[in-house]
Amino acid sequence: MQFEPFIRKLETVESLTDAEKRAAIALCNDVRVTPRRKDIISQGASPDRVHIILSGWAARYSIVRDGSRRITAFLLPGDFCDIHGTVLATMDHSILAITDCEVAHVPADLIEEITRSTPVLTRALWRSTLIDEAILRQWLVNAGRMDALKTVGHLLCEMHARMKLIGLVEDGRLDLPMTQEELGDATGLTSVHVNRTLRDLRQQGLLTLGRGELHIPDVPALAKACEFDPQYLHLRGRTSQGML
Amino acid sequence: MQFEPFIRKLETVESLTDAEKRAAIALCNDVRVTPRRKDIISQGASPDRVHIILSGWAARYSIVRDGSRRITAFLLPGDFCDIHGTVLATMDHSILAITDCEVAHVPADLIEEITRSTPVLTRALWRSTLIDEAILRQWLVNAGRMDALKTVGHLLCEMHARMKLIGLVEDGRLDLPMTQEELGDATGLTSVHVNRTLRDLRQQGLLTLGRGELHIPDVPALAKACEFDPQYLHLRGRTSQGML
DNA sequence: CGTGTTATTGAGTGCGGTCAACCTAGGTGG
DNA sequence: CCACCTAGGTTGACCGCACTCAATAACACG
Repeated sequence: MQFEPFIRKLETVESLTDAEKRAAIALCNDVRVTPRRKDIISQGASPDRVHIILSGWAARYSIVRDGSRRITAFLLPGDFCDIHGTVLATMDHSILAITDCEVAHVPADLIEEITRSTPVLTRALWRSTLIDEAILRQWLVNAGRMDALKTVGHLLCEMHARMKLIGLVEDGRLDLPMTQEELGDATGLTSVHVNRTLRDLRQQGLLTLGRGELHIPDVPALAKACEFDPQYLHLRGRTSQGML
Repeated sequence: MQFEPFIRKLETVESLTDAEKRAAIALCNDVRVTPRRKDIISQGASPDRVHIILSGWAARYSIVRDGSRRITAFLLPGDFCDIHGTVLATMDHSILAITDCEVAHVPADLIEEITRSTPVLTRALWRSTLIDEAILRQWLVNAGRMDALKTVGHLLCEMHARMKLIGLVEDGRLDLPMTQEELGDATGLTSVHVNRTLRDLRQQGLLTLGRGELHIPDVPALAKACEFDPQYLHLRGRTSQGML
């Protein structure tokens, strides 16, 4: 069902009663589809609503003057796109649909209302914002202080962990629909070097990636090779072991 | 007066009445000094209080396994260190005093209480968290898609803008007490290359940096050279011009 | 079956890293 | 007041990881 990942995501952040779950789902009256390669929201916009990904993959990105792009986050089902735009005046970056995405459009005042009436959801919002920030910090560490192999492997471990949280991993396999160019923009590498790096990881037997599917046969092995420690994801009540 | 930068910082985020200012200052009953090179709070801690920098410079950092360090943020007077630690269970990074710092230790429940009684301050907290996140995103863009000269120059423009906000810039001059090693850890470069980069910037007449003082004779010139656009700092009611 | 997009591989280059030496300022103790 | 010490800044020589440019292969989709 289309709200399943959204609820699972919220539950990884705060435990919810059935009433609270219903309140969360009630936010999603207005669901629209953004097709692949279109912006869900663009830089400079001043949205009066919040977007929640219900299905599909999206990415935050900024364009620099020479035309190159930097992806600063991947958004999965259940993720909030842009509380920024409502609390701050304007979006300082854009959000792109990597696949076709079902997106809930939630009026900002509805968010305000529900946070007043349901403190748990306020707390959930806080927590997921802070976790997003922690992920951002980790990306910064990877970009500045790790080589290409570890950076790429680390990112794939992270996607595995986050997809597992929302129930979208089966037996080490998960959808990973982005191009190598997009992986490059997310790691600060070029698509050419991402390709070589993936070849090395494949040759070491650590993973296979093709046709939009990632397979990690031995997650702890990859995690070890890439110094992946899921602590920064702040998984509630799960041992790190469980995620590896 | 020691609360001056703190209040100025809050006012750059939300406009406050005198009563609200007094409420904010009332948080700072317990002020302690953390000496240079000591952690204000360390990774793994589960603090029951929030730390606010009142004077001095601090830095968020993480250590990677090979021993190298990555600085993910600089904290100036008025900045909150660690709402993370209270909302999430534990700190996933540490905070270092770069100079001797006066730090307010605020019990977490006092924060919760004041956010309930003074919604403006809740909003101010939200906004400054989201601005911190925006700065983080910008650093990620710089690290992945800009050369050393622009990265370093951009960082110095940012520090100039943030110091100006809290009234600590005079005539293009400001204290910048960190070592080149620390600048390197913040930009993903080595101290050696930071040194060369600063030499280049100096030779181009864009800035001078020595003995803990940065001087930018022509801020718009440096901003242009480094593609610095302060939009991501979300300065309220100031033209970008005013900050350049 | 043709066309545009994405993946793959090779050859050559350059930015920033590494290693190492030396300089300078400021602090300390005799 | 000077001799010493140390942290930090400066510079040079060399190296290597990732980038660039370019050509080809493999898909995906009409």
